[in-house]
Parts: sequence; C-alpha cells; structure tokens
Amino acid sequence: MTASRTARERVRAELTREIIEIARRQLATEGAGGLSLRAVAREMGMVSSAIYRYFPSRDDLLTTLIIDGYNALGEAVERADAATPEGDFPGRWTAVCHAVRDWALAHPHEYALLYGSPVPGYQAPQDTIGPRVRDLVVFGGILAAAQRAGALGPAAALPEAGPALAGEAEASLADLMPGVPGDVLLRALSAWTSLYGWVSFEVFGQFQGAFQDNRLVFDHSVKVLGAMMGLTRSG
Amino acid sequence: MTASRTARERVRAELTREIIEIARRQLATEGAGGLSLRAVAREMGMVSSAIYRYFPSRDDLLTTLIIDGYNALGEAVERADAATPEGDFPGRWTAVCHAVRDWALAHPHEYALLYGSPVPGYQAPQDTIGPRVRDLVVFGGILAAAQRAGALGPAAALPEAGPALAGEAEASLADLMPGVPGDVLLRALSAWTSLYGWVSFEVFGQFQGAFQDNRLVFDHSVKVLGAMMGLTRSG
DNA sequence: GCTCGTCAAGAGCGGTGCTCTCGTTTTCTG
DNA sequence: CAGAAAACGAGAGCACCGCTCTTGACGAGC
Repeated sequence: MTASRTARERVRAELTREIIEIARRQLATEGAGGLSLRAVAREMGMVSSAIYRYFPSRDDLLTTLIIDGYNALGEAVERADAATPEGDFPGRWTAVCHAVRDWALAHPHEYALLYGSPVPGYQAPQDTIGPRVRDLVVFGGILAAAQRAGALGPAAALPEAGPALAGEAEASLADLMPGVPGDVLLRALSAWTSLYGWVSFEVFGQFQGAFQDNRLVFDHSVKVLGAMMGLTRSG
Repeated sequence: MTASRTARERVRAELTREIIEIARRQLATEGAGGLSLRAVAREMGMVSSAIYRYFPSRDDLLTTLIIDGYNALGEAVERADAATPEGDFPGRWTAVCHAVRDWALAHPHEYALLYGSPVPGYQAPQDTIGPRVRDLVVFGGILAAAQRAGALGPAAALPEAGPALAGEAEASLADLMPGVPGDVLLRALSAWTSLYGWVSFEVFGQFQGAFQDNRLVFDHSVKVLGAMMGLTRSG
C-alpha cells in the first residue's frame, strides 16, 4: 500500500497490525474487559512496556478495535444492501437486518464492544462517530430511495406467520401468554425487542442527544407498537 | 423480620446487607467490571480477606446484585401495571414500557448489568431465571388478559404523530433520510430499535434457546417491521 | 470452664495498566 | 561519512486487583 519510506516504518506498521489482530483474538476469548496489553505483549514475545510505543494506552487500542468493528459491520451491511435489487425496498430492509444479525452472531464480542455496556472509564473519541453510523446511513438511504420511488406508504397489512412459525411461537410462549394466537405473539416479540432496543440505545449512549425530548419520542413509539400488536381497550 | 437467634447471626446479616449496598454504589461509579471486593472492604474498614467470609467470590456478589436488579425492575414494572385500569390494555402496555425506561435511566449501571454485555467469565446460575422474567410475566399477563377480554385484534391503524413530534423527527433525521415524512421516520425508529434489541437479546444470551430456529422467527419479525414502516416494492 | 466454630488480620501469589530509565539501533542531518 | 536525534526493546518498579492460606482472638454451646 504505502511506499513505506523507511524499514523502520514498515516494521512499525506490521507490528501495529499484529497487535490489533492479537487484541481482536483476545477480545473473542476474554471479552472486552479482559483485553490485556500484557497478554498481547506476551503473545508477541515482547515486553509489556514495548506495547506503549505503539498504543499510548489501552483505551487507544480499544478505540481502534471499536472503529474497526463499526467499519466491519458497516461494510457487511453495505454489501448486503448492494446485493439486493434496487427497487426491492422490503428486500433491502430484510437484507440489512440479516446482515446485522449475521455479523453480530459471527463476532459477538465485537458486537458487545459496539452495542453492549459501555466500557467503564472509557470515553469514545470523535473519530468513532463516522464509522458508527455507516449502518444507519444505509438504512436511511433505503428509506429515502423508497420515498422518492413512491414506495413508502402508510403501514401495510402486517404479514401473517405461517402455521409452523405460529406454532413454534405458541409452543415457546404458551405458558407466559396462554391463549394468545401465535401471530400476535410474534408481533409482541417485535414490540418487546423494540422496547429493550430503545432503552439500551438510550442508556448506553447511542442516541447522544438525537432528540430534544427522548421521552416524548419514546412514548409515541410505544403507542405505535401497541397498535401494531393490536391492543385495544375493553369496556 | 427473622427473630435473629444469635447476636452473631444478626451482625452477619447486617454486614451482608452493608456489603451489597456498598457494592451497588460502587457499581454506579465504577461500572460492572470495576466492582472490587477490596474497595468494598476498604470502605467498610475491613481487611479484604474478611469479605470472603460473606461472599465466597466476586461472582457470588455479582449474582446477588443481578438478582436484586431483576427484582427491582420487575417490581417497578408490576407497580406500573397495577396502577393502570385493568381493561385499559394499551395504557398498561405503555405504563410497562415507561416503567422499564424510567428504571433503566435511574439505574443505568444496574441495567447494563442485566441487559448489557455479559460479564466475561461470569456464568449466571439458575437462581437468576426466576427474577429475570418478572417483567416478561407482566407483559404476558397483559396480552393474555387482552385476549380473554376480546381486546386483542389484528394490528390497528398506527397512531399518527403530532406535528411537533413529526417535526422533531424530521429535524433530527433529515440529513440521514431526506424527504421522508416525520411520521414514517418515527415508525422507522421503532423498527431500528427492534432490530438491535433482537440482536442484543440473542447475542447477549437473553433468549437461551427460546426458539428452535431463531433465524426463522427473526426473519418474520423483520418482515413485520418492514410492513409496519410501509415499505413496498417499486417497479 | 473448655472446646469448637467463626471471624478479622496479614502475608503472599500471580495478574493488571502504566511510568521511568537505560542502552541500543536506526534515521536524519551537517 | 560522522555525529546528533529520534525511535525502540528491555527491565525495574508502582499501585492496584482477585484470591488463598495461615494465624491468633473471640464468642456460643456443651
């Protein structure tokens, strides 16, 4: 890539890359909190203090891993979206969702680093806000394109679950919500995950003042989800 | 409460309570990973090794905090539900959602302990599965009651956002999704949080084999959300 | 009154992030 | 090409961590 002016710079870039690689591997086995510069140094046959020539602190290494993570997730999402026909907006949305899930399941610890509990004492620097929204940008692009194409209308009739799926939902949740048909159970599941997804975003700082009054927006979302489930009053 | 047979047992119960209290306070300032038995001991004027007479390991103290957390959240949800008229099912759902959000915002570190990244190396024992589903039990009760009362129909027309709310949504997300009306943006936000809520549940082990084929259920949820947003194909 | 279990204290083990110094090696400059 | 300057690895050291083991004091029950 770079013409690597001096030999020193070349070996420096190589070692930096190796540190990141080992750190990511260690992240996968020990978790975000268990990331240890000493262990990285040990695995490289270095002495611990030498690592600090490459990353001034553990947090800087963490920042690099976070940025790499957001970029990897973003790329996966972008690839999934690009592989779907442009006018198939429901398909593009579905593809994006599966891309997120597949990536997260393949890299659970990196996902935890991005969307789990914030690392105590760690403050994400400004460099992360670009890569952080790559998935959102894709999502926004789909919606905006659908709007331009006139393919974004009022809420459509929600698709019904097949009998197999409805049966599995009933089998899993029958003791918790007896008598509720599987179709409703599946919509309820979406509402439930939306609730905790919102709360996690807000508590873990993913919103960062996106709205003036989070509570108001949340309240409306909740009511939308209630209607989606089909809840009505009874006399 | 207990007749506290011996003085020794009484002081032991008191000290145990004090340890938990200090640990919870420490959780709020240092985060879940920064929970330190030594620091707890220091704050109590004890020597570190003495703590192990009360909690055999750091993980046991953590388990206690987790169970207490689930119970606190569960109680808050139960209270919110009980305070709403029985037949007002949309209101009960809304109350539950706000209870979850309010509790989480008031106790962010405890929420992180429950729904954030799993603590590395920590395996939750069986004792946690009871308190863990208290909120879900409430939610299930609402749905089941609505079903019995005949108040659980097909998805209702989604409520429209007022102009103020729609305007705020447009202001916040206009650069990301230009041209999309605020009403759709708000529904899209629910879909987005539902996606990440699902993935977080699955990655962080909250599902624990609830379904035979997570991917199938997920795929259906995603399509429901797509329809809720109003996405359709364009020629 | 004596035994036995409970307890706090202390030392110690191996681990962590991070700092500082020291001698070497590489690069840049005169 | 020689010398100054920068970069580097190694090592010692600081304060902290979870956890274990031993020791000596204390109180409850026989």
